[in-house]
Amino acid sequence: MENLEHKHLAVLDEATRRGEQDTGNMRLCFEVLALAAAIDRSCAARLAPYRLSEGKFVLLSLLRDLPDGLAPYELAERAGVTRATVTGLLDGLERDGFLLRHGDKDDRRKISVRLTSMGKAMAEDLFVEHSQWIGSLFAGFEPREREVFSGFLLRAWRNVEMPLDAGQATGAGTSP
Amino acid sequence: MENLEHKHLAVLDEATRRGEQDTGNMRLCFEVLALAAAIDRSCAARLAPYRLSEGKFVLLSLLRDLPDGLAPYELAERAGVTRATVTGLLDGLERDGFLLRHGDKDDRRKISVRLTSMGKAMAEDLFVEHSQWIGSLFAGFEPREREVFSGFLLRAWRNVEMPLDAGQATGAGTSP
DNA sequence: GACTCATAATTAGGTGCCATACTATATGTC
DNA sequence: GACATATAGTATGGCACCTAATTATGAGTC
Repeated sequence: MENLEHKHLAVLDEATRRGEQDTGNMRLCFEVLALAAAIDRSCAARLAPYRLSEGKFVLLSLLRDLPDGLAPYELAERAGVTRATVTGLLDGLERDGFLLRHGDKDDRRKISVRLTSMGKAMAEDLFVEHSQWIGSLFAGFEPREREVFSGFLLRAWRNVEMPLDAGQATGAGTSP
Repeated sequence: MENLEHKHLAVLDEATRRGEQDTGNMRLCFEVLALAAAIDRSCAARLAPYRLSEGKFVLLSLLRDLPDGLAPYELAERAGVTRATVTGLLDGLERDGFLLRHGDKDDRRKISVRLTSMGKAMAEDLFVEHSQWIGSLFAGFEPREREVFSGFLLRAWRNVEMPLDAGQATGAGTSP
């Protein structure tokens, strides 16, 4: 019960109270969400002292080892966010001295984002540290267990991304 | 590779490129995060037509079957968010006609939040539909598989919430 | 060169979360 | 009654995401 979020407990309690079937499935779903939320909170706590969010960290990672930098639209594509979001993140990273925007010599619409020395050092140190931390979250799993776990995640992911037709456990087969 | 987010792919590629051990653990972590993100997006898509977010839906769920309503601080506790957050969510829900704020007859600091008829109908319909949808995400899992899956999630959750001391795969044992 | 269409980056406004501070009120003590 | 402390709800500002619109520029056609 410890690895559930308050809000999910409330929903789960209510489903249980009304004699809902399949609270086991709901609970499993909430456990996945609770784990992801816990990872996000821990990640934020680890990055906060460096004045970084996960989104900013991703941009720093993308810019490492690229002396010519990247354009904001390329950063947006690789990070999977909109160009508007990248503009905001770059504002903060530039303000804090991690990178600079440079005009493109051929195309005045374009800019090239490059890390500063401080940005490079930060990106390097944090990449190593962050990677190790991420890896540590799943320490203690045997290769076979990881394989089974990953298979479960993929199956669930497919249920989310590609819900089946009427043969599924939903009522009216509603879609987004 | 399909059930990973762009940003995680970038980090994973980089870790692979530099001959990192344990990319299997990182990948597993990113798969959990990708599944949670997919669930969140699908949830948002399902609630959007009703002008609801997940946070608002949780408040509606909490207020169901409570003719006397709840105070905002109680909603905050049960939903696991701050009172400031609840104020904002209630603003939107009141604006859209789902609920009303009522002054407390004894304590002028307090208000009691109660659903309107429309809010009650919405909460009832959505609760059933949403519960079924959540349950459907883990359809097809045998009880034994769910048990194993849940065990994996709990183990990983413990790694996040209660990291071990030096015997862990992290470098300098940094803490938040 | 004028015009149309496309692209790059930014701006504006919205949302949901947060922390902090503020205002109003309640409670307890003297 | 004055005062100190605590509580309830809100206001303010920040952040990271979004969509849509705007501005500036580039490319292609005539």
